Amino acid sequence: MGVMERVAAPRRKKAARPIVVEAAHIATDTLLRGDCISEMAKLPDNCIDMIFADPPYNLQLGGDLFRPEGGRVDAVDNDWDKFDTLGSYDRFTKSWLREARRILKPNGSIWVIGSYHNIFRVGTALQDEGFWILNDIIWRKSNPMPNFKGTRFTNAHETLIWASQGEDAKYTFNYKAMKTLNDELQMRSDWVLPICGGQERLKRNGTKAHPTQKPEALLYRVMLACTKPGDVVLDPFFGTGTTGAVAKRLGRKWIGIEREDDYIEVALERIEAALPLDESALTIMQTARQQPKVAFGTLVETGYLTPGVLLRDAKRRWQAEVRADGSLLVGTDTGSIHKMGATLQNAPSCNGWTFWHVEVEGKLQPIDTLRQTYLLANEP
Amino acid sequence: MGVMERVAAPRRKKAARPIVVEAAHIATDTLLRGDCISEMAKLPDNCIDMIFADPPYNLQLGGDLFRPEGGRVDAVDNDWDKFDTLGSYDRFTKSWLREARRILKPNGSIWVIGSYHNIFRVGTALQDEGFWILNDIIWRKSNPMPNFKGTRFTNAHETLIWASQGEDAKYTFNYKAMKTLNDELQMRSDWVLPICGGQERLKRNGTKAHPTQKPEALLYRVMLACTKPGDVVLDPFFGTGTTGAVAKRLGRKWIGIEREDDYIEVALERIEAALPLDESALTIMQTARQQPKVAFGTLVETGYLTPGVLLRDAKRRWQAEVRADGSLLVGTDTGSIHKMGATLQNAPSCNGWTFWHVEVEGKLQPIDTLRQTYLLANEP
DNA sequence: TCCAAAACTGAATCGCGAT
DNA sequence: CATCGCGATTCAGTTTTGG
Repeated sequence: MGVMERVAAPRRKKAARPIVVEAAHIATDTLLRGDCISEMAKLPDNCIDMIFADPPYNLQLGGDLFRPEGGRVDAVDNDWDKFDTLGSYDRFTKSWLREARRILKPNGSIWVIGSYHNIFRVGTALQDEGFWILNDIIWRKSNPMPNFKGTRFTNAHETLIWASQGEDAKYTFNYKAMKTLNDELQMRSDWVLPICGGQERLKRNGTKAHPTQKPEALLYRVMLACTKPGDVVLDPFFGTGTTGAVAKRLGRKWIGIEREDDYIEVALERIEAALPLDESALTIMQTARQQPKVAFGTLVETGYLTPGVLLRDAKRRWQAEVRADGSLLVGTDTGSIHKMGATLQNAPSCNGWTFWHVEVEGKLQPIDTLRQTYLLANEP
Repeated sequence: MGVMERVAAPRRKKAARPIVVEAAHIATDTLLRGDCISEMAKLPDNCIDMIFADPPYNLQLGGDLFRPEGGRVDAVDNDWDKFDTLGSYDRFTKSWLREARRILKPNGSIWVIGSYHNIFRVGTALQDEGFWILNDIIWRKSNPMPNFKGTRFTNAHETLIWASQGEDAKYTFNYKAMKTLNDELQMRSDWVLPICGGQERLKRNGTKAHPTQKPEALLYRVMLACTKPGDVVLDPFFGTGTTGAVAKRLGRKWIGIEREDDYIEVALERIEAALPLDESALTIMQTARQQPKVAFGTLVETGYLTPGVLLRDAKRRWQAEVRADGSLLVGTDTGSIHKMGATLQNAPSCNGWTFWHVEVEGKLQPIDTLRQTYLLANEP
């Protein structure tokens, strides 16, 4: 099998799934003790909304099962050892990604974090398995460990990959919440966050409980961006349970998989102590897309606008008359608020809600404010 | 052939090389016209000190993309960026990397730049061919193009991989120069630099000469870090010759390979005109752009403020609840700290950092002090 | 000539639901 | 599955235009 076949891995097409996917009932807010691949294998198809994975880079932690049977070569030969290592790591990665893909809902998404040691293997495997990369995100550490020897650049970041089930798959992205979190600017692909230390860093007998504990702030942003309250989040490499703790805090359900008893003990204790936020604090800014739609005609029907009223653009270059059916009349031409705005500007499209204005006490006000007023008055 | 064989590509062992490598005499400061693989094939073994490569990214763009105000994005739609499958892109990548590895000196190093579309394929291929990754470097763009549709995170960075010939290979790294360039702090793996625009951006007949011209500041830092004066730098995807121009300015020799006549013409003219750097240009290249400020949401994510906490103004006239996304809730109205402060005071604008306070031991403290605390704890 | 406002630009995998 | 209509969506910076 060559490169072509490798890339031709079975790809999940939207149409190949049932239109209505009934989520199987699964136990949530629970930790599964065992190997991530065999534990994922026990879960039904399409039951997870988001996966967050922090896989090991070191094959001693996860790869023994994947070493070729009897293929042990001369240990003196470094090249063969490397060959063994990269190949094993790739097979390990593909195996757990394949299970992850099966249990992830069609509109779910996956996050994987890694460093330059493994992230290129992971990214390639994600693409080969049919996942569709949406962004790569750089976690820029504000206080990284210096490079003591001075032989390279200070390794001051880690990379996360965010991917959907496929090119045409939908996915959850709370755009407005991210924009709000970033002082009203679009959230970028580089995130500046401190490493996990101080009180947050879990200790056991005075030493770090886990070598690569991730900061809760990182999971907080991931989960706030890509899940809704009540969603099920799976972490197949649970470690000390940062994913579980943040999920509980943010009102998401969680499933963790971990096989080291020491980590499990610390994780359960930690999550037990985590305090969930109350509902009003969990509410996030919604995009206009997520709000109920109001047709322009509704404003006319309900008397917010009277047929015959004149609308104007912001610069008073054009005017249009509102008709009883919610269409606009410009000269002899008629159409929707959007179509007429586009036609007049000779543009491919136009948002009529912000283009057209109505005169109130001598001042022009976009008709979108009328819609907001209507929504406020008519929403539960 | 599976993953195992794929990884077993012929690899060059250090011991298989002569201890003393006599550099073959090659023509430098020259542009080779043609395909990068066949032109590299004409060069002798072990003749290049550093390779900088900016290969096609294999973007897979859909139809036209329009900006909110109506303009059309001038996308990369060149034939040189089109590949049929991931498999054919991988084969192309491995082919040019194999030649690159052959002509690179044992103690040379290679840089490759890419985005999430291709960089994981490139990184995997580098490792499979036997290169040893030293760092991945993040070019954080200070002025990236926004995500116009609000569907993902703003794609605000590109990734560079820096690799040596192997785990035990030596390589050039001018540690002190990098530290000096970075105000006596170790140079980190994330570099903030603006994209190439303004006067630097080369034009032909009023339009950009190349769709993906790289900024000279990026090459300046790469070359200053990893080459010595007189070293030979090869760029197999020369484009409009940024690598050549910077090499000339820094007293390095250069070889470029390019097959498009239009680019060649522009590149030669540009390099001809390139002068040794003057002080002002040096300052621009060395000065890191101002880091982004701390967003209010970051304080929420990192636990400096908990969602649900109440903020008050200095005179306790109003109060607001902090929500999970860093927005404030006052009555039924929501918005950023600045917007809500302005709304309540009926003012055109408001500095939320000084307007809002949090109660600590019975006393009100402006939230700006929390920001100061955060900065003190997390500055690099 | 100068200043302010408007227009333009950058490696982009950029909507969604009804018919 | 393609087509169509509704209507949501942008940041930092440079260059051009207009007064």
